[in-house]
Amino acid sequence: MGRAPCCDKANVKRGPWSPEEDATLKNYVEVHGTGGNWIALPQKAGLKRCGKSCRLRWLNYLRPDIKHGGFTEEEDNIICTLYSQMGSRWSLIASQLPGRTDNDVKNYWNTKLKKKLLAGKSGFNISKSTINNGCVPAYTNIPTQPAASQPCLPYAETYNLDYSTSQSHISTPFPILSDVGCGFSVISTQNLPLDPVMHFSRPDAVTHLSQLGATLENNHIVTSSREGSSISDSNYLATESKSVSMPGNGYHVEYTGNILMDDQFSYEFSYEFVNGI
DNA sequence: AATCGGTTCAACCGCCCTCAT
DNA sequence: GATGAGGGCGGTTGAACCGAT
Repeated sequence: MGRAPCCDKANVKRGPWSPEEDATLKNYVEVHGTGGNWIALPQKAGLKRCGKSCRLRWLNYLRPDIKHGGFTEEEDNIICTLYSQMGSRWSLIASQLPGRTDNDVKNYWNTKLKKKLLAGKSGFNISKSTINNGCVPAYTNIPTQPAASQPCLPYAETYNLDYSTSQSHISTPFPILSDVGCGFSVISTQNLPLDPVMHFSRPDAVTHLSQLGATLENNHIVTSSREGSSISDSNYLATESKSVSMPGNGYHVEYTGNILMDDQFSYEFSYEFVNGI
């Protein structure tokens, strides 16, 4: 046997909370706490609400440390940085923003921030101040979508990213993956940091260069098969392409690494990887 | 003043993982 | 080990709001 049913769904009130209900819940939690059991709380507090509804109301609205009102530019930067790293993990993103809830962040992203970023990308220019905040890299040369006549080919958009101002860690450079749609490549034009931990939209899949068969030598990302690679151009130390199967994740990474003499590197990932298929 | 379309955001839904039974 | 509720989370909905006409 499991536990008892959480609530009688036929006899609970739904919809917007009244000021009286808010006051009842707030007073009860401030005096008694949640007791670690939201399902039992409404009956104890004298509310005709489902425990889950009480929990949501408390966490998203009634908590004393909730910050109401507009988001600051700094918060914008944090949100877009973290979204670029891990996608729609709203609770994790919200945990980095004191006083903000996952619901707040999610709503803000969906209604304002996404449009703001898309508007910025469409112009191919990000303001200097934004770049200096280390959040959104400077996107240039964004190509158009591939021709309809070649839909079966993996497609890589190219973003030239400028880390020359404030990037001290490589954890922020990636574009908003849900907006990219299918594949991307990244080209860095400065010395790479010593801690090449890379974050993608699926951080559970690839979090370190070693998982792509790459290591760091003298501030250069070097692939494990460097010695066997061909030198295709005087600027290139090595060029290679390889496929990596990610155990347990059921998808496949197409990876191309270029190690350049002037501290540039690039990766290309297939549509399947970027979209987590 | 009325209407309409777009936007916002609180609340709900449904899924997944954990854990008590 | 199996079952099923509790808790947490991301996605979606819809009422309220707002501005344009």
